[in-house]
Amino acid sequence: MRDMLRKSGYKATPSRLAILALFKKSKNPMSAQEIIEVLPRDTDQATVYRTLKSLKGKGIIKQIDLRHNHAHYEFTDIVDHHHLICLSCGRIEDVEHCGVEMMQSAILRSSKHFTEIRQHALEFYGLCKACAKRTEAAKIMPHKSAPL
Amino acid sequence: MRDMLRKSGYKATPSRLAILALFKKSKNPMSAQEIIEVLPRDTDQATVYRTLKSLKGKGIIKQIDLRHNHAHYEFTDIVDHHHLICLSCGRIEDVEHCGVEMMQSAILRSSKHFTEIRQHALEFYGLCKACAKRTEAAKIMPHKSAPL
DNA sequence: AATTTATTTGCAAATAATTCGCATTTAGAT
DNA sequence: ATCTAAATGCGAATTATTTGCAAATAAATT
Repeated sequence: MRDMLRKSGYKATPSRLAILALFKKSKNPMSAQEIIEVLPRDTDQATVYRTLKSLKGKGIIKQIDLRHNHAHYEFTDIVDHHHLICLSCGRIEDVEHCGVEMMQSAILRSSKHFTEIRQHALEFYGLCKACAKRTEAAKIMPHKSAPL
Repeated sequence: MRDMLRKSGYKATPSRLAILALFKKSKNPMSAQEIIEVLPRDTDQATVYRTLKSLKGKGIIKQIDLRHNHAHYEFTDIVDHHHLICLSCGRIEDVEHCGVEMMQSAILRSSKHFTEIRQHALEFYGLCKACAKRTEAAKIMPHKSAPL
C-alpha cells in the first residue's frame, strides 16, 4: 500500500492508507459518502474526495456508474470485471471475464474518429432473484438511492 | 410524440414535447443543464428534471454515464448502441451493434443471484485521433467537465 | 535527530446537481 | 363548458462535489 502510493508520487498519509485499506477489503463499489461514514471520524470529506480523485487519476481505483446520483469507486483488480445491478434493491454482483476486450480492435477499426481505447465500462441492470420473486414484473419499487 | 407520451400515461404538455423534440434531433447525449439552456426560457429546471425522470422511467430516453459529474440522457433508439468517449476533449462517437446481448444469457446462467437483465450500459473511454496526435501519451489535459 | 519544503490536511464556505413543497395552471376526460 | 388529476413555476432545500487558505506533516536533506 505504502509503496503503491509512493510509486505514484503521493505521500503515504494515514487518510490515504485508511481509504486504500477500505477499498481492499470491500467487495462492492463504494461512494464517497459511504467512505466518509465508515472512516474513523478524523478524516475530512474534502480529503476523501481529493484522495478519490488522485487514486482515480493513477488508475488505482476506478469510477463505476450505478445510476445512483453519485459516483462509486472500486479497487482496480488484476482481473477486470463488471457488474450486475438490481434495479429494485440495488444489490450488486460481479461478472468476471466479459469478452469486451476482443471487441475493441474491431470497434477502433470501424471508428471514424478514434485511435485508442483505454478503458471501458460495462454494467448490466436487471432483477435479482429475491426481487424478481416478490415483484410482479411491472411494479418495481426502487430502493432509496436507486435508479429507474 | 404526442401519442408516445399519452401511451405512457403522461399528458402531452408543451415542455415535454419540446424536450422530446430536442432529443429527437440531437445526435449526442444531453445533460439536464444543456437542455435547460437550449430550451426557450419558459420551462423551469424542476420541470426539466421531472420530465427526464419520467421519460427515463418509461424507457423513452436512457441515462448515459460519460464520467462528467452529472447525468446525460439520450433517446432510446431502435438500434441499441454505445459510445466512444474521448478522455481528453470529450468528443463522443456512437458504436453500433455491440455483441453484448449475446453475452447476457451466459452471464445469467453463471450468476448466483440474478434472473433477469433489462438494460446494459457499455462505454469506451479513449482518445480521438485529434487528441492522440497533439498529446504525448502520458499528458492528457482533460476538458472542463471531463473525467480522468 | 533536527531542519526543510513541497504536499496534504482540516475547516468553512462556494458551487453544482438535483429535488421538494405548495399554490396555481392546464390537458384531457366528461 | 366543466371538472379533476396531473403538471408547472417558483423558491427554497438537499445532496454531491470543489475550492481557498492557513496549519500540519511526510519524506528528503543535512
